[in-house]
Amino acid sequence: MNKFFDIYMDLRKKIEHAEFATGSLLPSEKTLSEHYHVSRETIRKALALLLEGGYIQKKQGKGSIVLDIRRFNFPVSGLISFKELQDSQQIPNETIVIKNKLETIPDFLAEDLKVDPNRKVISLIRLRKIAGEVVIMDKDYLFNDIIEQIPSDVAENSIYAYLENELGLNIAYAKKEFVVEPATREDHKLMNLKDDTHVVVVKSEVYLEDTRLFQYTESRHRLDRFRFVEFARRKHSL
Amino acid sequence: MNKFFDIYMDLRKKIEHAEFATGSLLPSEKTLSEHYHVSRETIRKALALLLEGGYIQKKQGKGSIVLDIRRFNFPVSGLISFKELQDSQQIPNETIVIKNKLETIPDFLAEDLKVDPNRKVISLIRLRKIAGEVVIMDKDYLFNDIIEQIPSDVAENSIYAYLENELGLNIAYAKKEFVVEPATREDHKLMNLKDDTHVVVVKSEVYLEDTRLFQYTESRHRLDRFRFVEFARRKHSL
DNA sequence: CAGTGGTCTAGACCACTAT
DNA sequence: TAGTGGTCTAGACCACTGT
Repeated sequence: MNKFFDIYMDLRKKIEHAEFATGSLLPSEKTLSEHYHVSRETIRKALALLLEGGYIQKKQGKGSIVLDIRRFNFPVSGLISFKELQDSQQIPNETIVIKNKLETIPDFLAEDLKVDPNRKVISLIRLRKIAGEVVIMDKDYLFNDIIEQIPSDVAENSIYAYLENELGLNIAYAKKEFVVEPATREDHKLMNLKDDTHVVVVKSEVYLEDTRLFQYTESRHRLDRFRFVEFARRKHSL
Repeated sequence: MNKFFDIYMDLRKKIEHAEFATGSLLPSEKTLSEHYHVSRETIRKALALLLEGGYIQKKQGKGSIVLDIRRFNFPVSGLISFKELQDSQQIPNETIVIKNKLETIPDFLAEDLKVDPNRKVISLIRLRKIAGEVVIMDKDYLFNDIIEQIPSDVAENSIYAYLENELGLNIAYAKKEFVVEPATREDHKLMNLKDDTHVVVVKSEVYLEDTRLFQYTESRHRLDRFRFVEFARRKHSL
């Protein structure tokens, strides 16, 4: 659809397939604009995506240097669901739905999120098995006035795909907070925690395109299986 | 210098000072371009920065909605140093330099980073005190063929400011990895770990604008004081 | 329908890097 | 000095939102 996105995908593919060698320079923006028969600004939009993703580094007066993509293996940042993440990395996984019912939002949560304490939520608890072991417990709260229900086969797979493709809801952005908390009795009961005293908790508030908050999630990870990787750029001048 | 950056800063200030109310719409891009006497594309670059920072949400056909910035208190992501972070949040802090000497790169690190095992590095160990307690230990390795030495007063303050302002080196990007590891004897000796069995470790590979790797850092955090917040956008279509 | 943001263009000038 | 990326413009057309 978009020219710049297609060009981004094409260049990315060529970098991943080593058609453009690590450390070498990409063709100049002028050359690329002639090759793809588009204006230079359109090329620059494609390059901006490569830059953001850690595929290239630009230098004024010099060119666009191809980075070693293997070095940035699994940049697992951004807003992506468990199902999408596992699928993209081709890791065998299984989801067990422990709970899926309608209830009033818990008091602590209504207070934290500053929403009406009488609002109804769909409360989900799902265990994530990787290589046969339960290493993640996800506790989701979805506002019932936005999402009527989650069919159980959806809960076992991708909720995000269901919301986006079936309900036409567009997920836009999230605030994510990473902390370490003492393991609860529930953590010990549902996960194989061994002697661990703590779990890593990723708390997410997820919003739709129209800025409505529709989901709060606590993803509770066993310490030794938690890993988060991100590619970050330095923002000069604030 | 840049028009779009100045406009970004101006709009951001107005959002932070509630001159544009949360939930309301920003003036249209056309209106803004007339107000600032610039082209629409320049306005769009400014808005792209606001979008990335979680200040607004755009909607085609509608406008740019101002988000509740208080809800995204401390988006502590990106590539920022301890000193910059603490200063920006006005938290009283103190750095104690435990080690600052030239040595050959440790074997495990040369292997991980795939660099010559004979290269020399400046090896730093610094303790970070917050509210009187040592809660973070930073272990830095800076390549000596890029950085000759780190004066001790610099190690106590901002290394990044020294590199950028004194040495003229431009820090560009980093790969950051978050994991939880068992606490070492050294962790227990240097930090107030109490009964903790683990620490959160943030491993960073930091690169310059010319794509040279110049720093590897392990930032070791006490579990109960670790917190990482990020604002993430959903990237539709891969 | 008018107004909004999303994409794209062709051209200009500037700042930086090489040689 | 020639070639690169960085910024900016004025205009065009499209897709989407509201009334």
